[in-house]
Amino acid sequence: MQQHLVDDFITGLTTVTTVDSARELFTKTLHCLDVGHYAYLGLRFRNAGPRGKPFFITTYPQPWVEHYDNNNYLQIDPVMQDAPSRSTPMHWGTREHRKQMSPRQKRFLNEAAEMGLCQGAAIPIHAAGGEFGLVSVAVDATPRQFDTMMRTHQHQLHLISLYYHAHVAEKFISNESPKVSVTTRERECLLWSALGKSSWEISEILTISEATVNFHMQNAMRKLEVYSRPHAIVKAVMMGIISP
Amino acid sequence: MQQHLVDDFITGLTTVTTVDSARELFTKTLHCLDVGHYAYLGLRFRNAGPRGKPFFITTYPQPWVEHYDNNNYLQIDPVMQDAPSRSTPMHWGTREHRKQMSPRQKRFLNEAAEMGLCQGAAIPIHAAGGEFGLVSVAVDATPRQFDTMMRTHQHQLHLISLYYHAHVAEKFISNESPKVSVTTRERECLLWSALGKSSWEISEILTISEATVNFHMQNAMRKLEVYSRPHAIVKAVMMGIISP
DNA sequence: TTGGGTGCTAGCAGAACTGATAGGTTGCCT
DNA sequence: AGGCAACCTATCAGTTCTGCTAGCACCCAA
Repeated sequence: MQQHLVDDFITGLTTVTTVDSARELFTKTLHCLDVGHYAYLGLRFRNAGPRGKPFFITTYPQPWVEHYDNNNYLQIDPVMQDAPSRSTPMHWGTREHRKQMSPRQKRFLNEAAEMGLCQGAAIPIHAAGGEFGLVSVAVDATPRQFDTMMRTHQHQLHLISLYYHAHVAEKFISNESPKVSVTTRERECLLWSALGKSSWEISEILTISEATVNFHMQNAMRKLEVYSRPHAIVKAVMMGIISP
Repeated sequence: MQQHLVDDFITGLTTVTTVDSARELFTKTLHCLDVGHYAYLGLRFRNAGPRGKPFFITTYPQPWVEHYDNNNYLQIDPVMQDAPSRSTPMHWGTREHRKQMSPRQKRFLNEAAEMGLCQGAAIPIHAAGGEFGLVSVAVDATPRQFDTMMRTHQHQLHLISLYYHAHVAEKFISNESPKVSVTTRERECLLWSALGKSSWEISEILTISEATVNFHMQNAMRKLEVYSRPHAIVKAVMMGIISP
């Protein structure tokens, strides 16, 4: 196992300044690991909010990407179905993996194989603040070759993907600054509300009047630019203001 | 870099059946990496809910653990402050790390050093479902020794911690089964409410009456065993029913 | 010491939500 | 066909939340 590859990548990341140069470094490093094609998908960045635009780059064949988009394969792709709920890498397109697939998914995998994407590995990445990333690599190889390749390279692939995502997420986040400063009382009210308490109950807990609790919730909602408690709480959790 | 150590650990995990035997394997493997003391903290397991009891094991010296507890050092410990918001490993107790510490934190680090916990590494682990784990290792060594050790062992330590947490989390989760089955409409109502829509707005979106939206929210709340929308949404997000 | 800013406290009308009740549709089993 | 369960649709009284207004305490700078 070439440890220097991982270390060089990490060192390299500290020197790059743009998202593009980070991508180049990532592509070059994966190339050293004999990865033919890869796709990186960054979702749910902390301040991207609900339904935030995903961050997506790929070296998959262009025809396949278009075919994938046109047929809305995001809904079928077994990797997209399973990976987000996993914490460790998974292999797809292998004999065992195919066994558990539905007919539609088998068709999907066959179509991918025709494009030279026979099998591969998917690395789910869960980072701080609920950020999620996914690195999927594909190779055109025999099962035996793939097996050997994973045995020698999987851990490096894993680490490199992890650090890459952490770096991209950081860059992505640093650009947006929420700057919402809620007061102590406001945060307390948000938290108790998130835990199911009504205004009256919160007033008893904090020993203030119900009207005051409502006032604090008002201000919290105004600061968060929302117009209902449910939304305020969701946004507060998203932004790390409260963690129930 | 001894790849076999990581692979053996992963293989070993698939054979263990109890949480205790997993811990033993973990301890033994870390011992091979010259780790003197370690602590593992598992928090926020998916179904543990708000304020869930943490899962904690450690080989730190007993006097230190007691001293830590008695003085409520959880609030001061710089590792506990920083690690959860990081996505990659960090080193603590080093010269650079100490520079950024407050006087109280410096005192804390000095007390730790007196117990033989001079410096170490902390590995934050973010897994599926918002689970969070932290592996902190400490060594009684010179800065130079520590540096060498990290250069050769950090990646293995990282991978081993990752797989260990994933395994423990899975065991931890499988024991509790939420078994809450919300219907399509209920899920839709929860999601739109989480995005700030009122009952009337949701009724327009789904082209049903406002009363019907309220009814679906009712049922969702009953199934989730809560008595307000904010709480229902928080719980639904926690349980992975909706992801705004 | 005086003014301005910030945060906490509080009350009230109108809109939104909670909880209970009931009819209608679909699909499944007998 | 009939019975049954699950789900969706809808209504209404009582409670809670939203939006607005206003006073009070504290800190800090002029």
